[in-house]
Amino acid sequence: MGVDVPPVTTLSSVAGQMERRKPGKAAKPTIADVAALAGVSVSAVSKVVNDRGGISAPTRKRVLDAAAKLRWSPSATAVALRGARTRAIGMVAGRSTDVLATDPHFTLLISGIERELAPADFGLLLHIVGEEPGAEERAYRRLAEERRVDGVILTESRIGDPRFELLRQLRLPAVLVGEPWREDPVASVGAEDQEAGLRDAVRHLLEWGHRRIAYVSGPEDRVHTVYRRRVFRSALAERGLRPWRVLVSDFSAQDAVAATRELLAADAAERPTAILFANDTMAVAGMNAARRLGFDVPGELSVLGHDDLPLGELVFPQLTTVAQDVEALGRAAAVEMFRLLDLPHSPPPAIRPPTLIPRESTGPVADGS
Amino acid sequence: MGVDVPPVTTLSSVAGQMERRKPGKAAKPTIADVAALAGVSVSAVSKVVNDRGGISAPTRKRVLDAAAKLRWSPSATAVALRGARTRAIGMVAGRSTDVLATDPHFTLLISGIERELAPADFGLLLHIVGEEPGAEERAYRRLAEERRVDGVILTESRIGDPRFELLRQLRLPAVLVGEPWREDPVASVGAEDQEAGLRDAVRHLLEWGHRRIAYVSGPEDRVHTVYRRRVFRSALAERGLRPWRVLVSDFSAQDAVAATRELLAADAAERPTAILFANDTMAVAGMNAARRLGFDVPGELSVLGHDDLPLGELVFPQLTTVAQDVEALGRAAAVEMFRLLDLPHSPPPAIRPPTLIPRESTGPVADGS
DNA sequence: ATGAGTTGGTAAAACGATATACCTGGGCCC
DNA sequence: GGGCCCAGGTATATCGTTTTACCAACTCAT
Repeated sequence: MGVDVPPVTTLSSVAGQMERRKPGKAAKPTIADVAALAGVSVSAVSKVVNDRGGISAPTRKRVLDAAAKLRWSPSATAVALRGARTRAIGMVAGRSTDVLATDPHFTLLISGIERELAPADFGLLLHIVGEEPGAEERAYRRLAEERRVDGVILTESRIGDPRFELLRQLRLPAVLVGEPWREDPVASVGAEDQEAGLRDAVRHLLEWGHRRIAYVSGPEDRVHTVYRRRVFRSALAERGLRPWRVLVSDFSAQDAVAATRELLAADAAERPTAILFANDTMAVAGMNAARRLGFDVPGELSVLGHDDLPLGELVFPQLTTVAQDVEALGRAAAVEMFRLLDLPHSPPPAIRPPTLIPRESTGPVADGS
Repeated sequence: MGVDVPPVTTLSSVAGQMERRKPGKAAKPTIADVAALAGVSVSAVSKVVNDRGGISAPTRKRVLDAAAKLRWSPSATAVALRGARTRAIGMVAGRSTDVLATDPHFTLLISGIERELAPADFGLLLHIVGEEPGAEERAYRRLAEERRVDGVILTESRIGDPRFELLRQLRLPAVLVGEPWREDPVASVGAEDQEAGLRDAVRHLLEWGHRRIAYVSGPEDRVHTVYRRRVFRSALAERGLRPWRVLVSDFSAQDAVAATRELLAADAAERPTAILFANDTMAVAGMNAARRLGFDVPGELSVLGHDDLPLGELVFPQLTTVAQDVEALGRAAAVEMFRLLDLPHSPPPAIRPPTLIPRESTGPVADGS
């Protein structure tokens, strides 16, 4: 209804004209059908659609018209088989459904990647595997052995990440979103000044008089966990301070609640006056845990998140957080992949550095503290 | 590091043995390489990997060993070209990035779909297109014309949805997640008793004495908007009541805030004592809007969401909501797709009906009201 | 008139699998 | 021993493109 397509008979009548198909079995048009309709050879059609020149303008037009009339596009599988190029990029998410559901990071990234992929007529082949060990490796292996994709985009690099070596052996071009660990041999994309957001966040707290600042970090094996802890430390060191406490979490809301309870269980003089969480979901969970314990936010405790999820604006009080330009990261990763594949590509997008978004969950330190 | 793969020389030395390739250009193994290594014909290998019988046990083992040694799997593109089956399912998300970021519905669905797809060695080709008119149609068209997928899974059916007719013309098998509009010709999956959740939600409010219940629904063109409004009405009618007010939204947080403000601007006697929102994100936004206006939740206003996002447990007060079994829906859609494609498939999973999850944002109606 | 270069095209060989049709040697029955 | 069947293969056409090599016809300089 309302979709502008000519009646189906157009297609089948033309196909019938060619009397190549068994009657009744209306098949999709092929390059040969187009060539026949345009009155030229198959290779002439191929030259036209691939802009390879050597075809006169009138012939070219005839071919294009015929293709449009039959609604023909080159079959992706045939092209892939012939050219060793699949026109598809793979992505494997090795995370539990739960984390995926709370954290739209992944979705935003995909959305950015697609922005670049779609105009180039590339597809994104997604695999969500659980966290079982080996599942991720199997997924990459299959992608490579079956030659389903031209390359893969990775996220969440870990320390000593085995994926890079695996992909090198599989000869699958790879682009990492985020910082690789030291000299890990992988192409990667990230903002110019990765550290800006967290550094500003710490300064923001310091300006408000906080001196006992705790950090609830992500899992130890994540590269960004280590980097961010380092930034946290050095930003405090600028004023001659040290982290009050640093706790490790698995990114889950439960861990955030547990960490918050532990931090707030101390005597008033030992209690942190501010907590930075590794992501917004944890920050919100922690903030509510604190309030349930009777602490006012931000009156008695300032809370800071990371990632600027929409969620942060919806809660009360609104969450102070660090915004990352996730969509641009996705686009940059796709562009970098095209570069690796020697394909034409747009200039890499500018990626905004992580930026502090001050909202309501942070405030001046309480008088007595 | 730590990944268990033999050194790369294994592969290239075997390839070299066959002296088929240009030196230096280490190519991926093909079925011919496997056949040569096993000392059989190409077709024998094909018969083994496709379980077509007629091959003795010892030969079969030799072939399997050779394939494992070369780390060979049939090339997906070659199989697709030959067999007209792509082993990939498509999915097109025609939503703004914003909505996608707040609402993990889509992610959960994908995760469920993948659970079925992965064991069958099918891939999921994802396209996120914006909301520009025509973008979605172009995406489906490309998927079909380039023969990239065997079928597509759809969500969010609209009234008079043009996609079904389009896909029929494109001859692309389709499965809809959710209810089709009336007699729309499309296979679909949904829970047995779709209406249970919302009906229970209304009863829950009625039991607590609420009589002025408002509903902030989704966009008018969504099928479930219409169905749910109908359920809302009929659940109230059971007690001889009528909806106090019904507002339409575009699913955005802004709309939720605006609707809440409008509903609460009325005189005390005209104000709703409870608001049902079409999804959790809106419910949270609305709840906080109410609190900023000075209304206690649930003391002066009960708030109900829909979908049971993890978010609902994180906010304060925790959100009463209706849980949907989204992952099972995804799995069911994949199974149904396999059925359409005449492929072996697991039995369709049981889909839990939508269920009321009572939490803190609903309570007894205030005395004065 | 001859040869070289250009233009606009054609024919046919890949690409990597699968499926069909055909072969071969042995066992079995009469 | 001839005919037949069957297990266990093999050879080859096919899927829909792209690309290489080639060719015919025409223009132009010699």
